[in-house]
Amino acid sequence: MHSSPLLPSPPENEAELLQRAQRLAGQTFAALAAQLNLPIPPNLKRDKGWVGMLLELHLGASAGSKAEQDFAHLGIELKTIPVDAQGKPLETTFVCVAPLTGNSGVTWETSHVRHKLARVLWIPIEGDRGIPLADRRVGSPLLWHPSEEEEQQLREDWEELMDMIVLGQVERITARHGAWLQIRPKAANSKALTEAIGQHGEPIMTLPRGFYLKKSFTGPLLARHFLM
DNA sequence: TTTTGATCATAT
DNA sequence: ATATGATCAAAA
Repeated sequence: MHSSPLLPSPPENEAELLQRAQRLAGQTFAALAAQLNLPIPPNLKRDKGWVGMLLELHLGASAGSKAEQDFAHLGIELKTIPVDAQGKPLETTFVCVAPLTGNSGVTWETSHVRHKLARVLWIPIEGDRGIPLADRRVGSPLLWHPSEEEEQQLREDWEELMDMIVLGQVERITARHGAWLQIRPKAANSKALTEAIGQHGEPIMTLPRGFYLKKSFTGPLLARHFLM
């Protein structure tokens, strides 16, 4: 037996999306799950993307989607971000997979990172593990786009990291590189491998990586929102 | 306590 | 294996 939840259709425009997001603010995960007849996992250990999917469903994002923005017709990407009681991020934010091959001619202007971060609807969520998942609440949404200064720094980080990838130094990249963007593993486990460029230009197999936004970037971004 | 590297589920 | 959604947890 399965339920027949009433799923929201994609929002017609930006105002409708924001209205829906603001309507979710203050609600508990239990309440949102109940509205869709979804079971609540005991914790996020084996359901790390559960909250993100829950909000996607409520906002009418294309579930199980392709490599695109969540609301492609609006040019908006949805990101849930776990925060503590002070509103500070508890985790970094995954942006997209880092391309390790086929990068000749790729520029910041055409990069997936720039596209994904062009417009982001940030939705803070309570992430304190001391709060039962069902009791955690959704915060107030923030529709953001990078300022010229922000984009410039993101671009510098991206270019530094992509240079290392293209020059066959992917295995020398650590999470310490980049001011706001970092590259870290993004894989099922440490045995998963993907093709990359070795230090002598030869093909090598290495751990898949992803671009992430550091907390030192998202923290102030959210703080401006809540202090205003 | 914070950060970095590792990992989990699902769909294609 | 790659894409989506991320958080976990060992190490610093």
